[in-house]
Amino acid sequence: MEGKPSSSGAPGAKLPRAFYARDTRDVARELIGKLLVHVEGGVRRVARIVETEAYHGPDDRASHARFGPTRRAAIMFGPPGVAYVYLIYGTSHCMNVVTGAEGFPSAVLLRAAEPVEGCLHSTRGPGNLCRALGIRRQHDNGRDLTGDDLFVEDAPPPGPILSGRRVNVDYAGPWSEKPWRYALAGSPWVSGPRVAGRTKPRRR
DNA sequence: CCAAGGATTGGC
DNA sequence: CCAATCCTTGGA
Repeated sequence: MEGKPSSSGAPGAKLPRAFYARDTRDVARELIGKLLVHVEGGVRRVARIVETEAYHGPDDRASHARFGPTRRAAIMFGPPGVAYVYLIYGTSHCMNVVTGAEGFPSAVLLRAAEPVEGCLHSTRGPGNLCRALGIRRQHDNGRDLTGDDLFVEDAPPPGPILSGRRVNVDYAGPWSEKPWRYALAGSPWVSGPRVAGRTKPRRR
């Protein structure tokens, strides 16, 4: 799970599994600007991703995988290119894309997007984004993102990308300080606190 | 089995 | 600031 170009090909093309089968943080950064598509009952709902967070590896104390492959988190240990959707606080659904090599628990939380087509609600915030696109745990958890119902389309490169601490993971101690939140600079659709700084050109 | 708490949101 | 609301997890 290394290297690989930033975009897989032509805008409008569905991202292939190989896109997801790389380092979580690279996938999180490169998902910015791409189009999340949910098709249900012939209705197409689309939003442009503007904010993500990486949850990376078995030692990441902020990750749902921190307790190992439990019933909920097992999907993070599975093959990449699959949706991980869970219910938080009994009120909001959150969608991730599973990344990295099978057996290495990692995923990218989709935190916010810009509405493009058919959105039912605000797409600002992870719970709102799912609600806007009709994505929910019982319906979409475990869904293969190379299928025709829920996937991400390639798109032209976005503007500058910022990175900073992840949101609401203070319980994770030092891991809460990892700069694994990514956002499109200047987008009014980015949720939560302001993102700290610009991403460094090539280092991590 | 039970208690605790959460990768959030919206209202006061 | 705080409660909603239910699923997940760890511990007794």
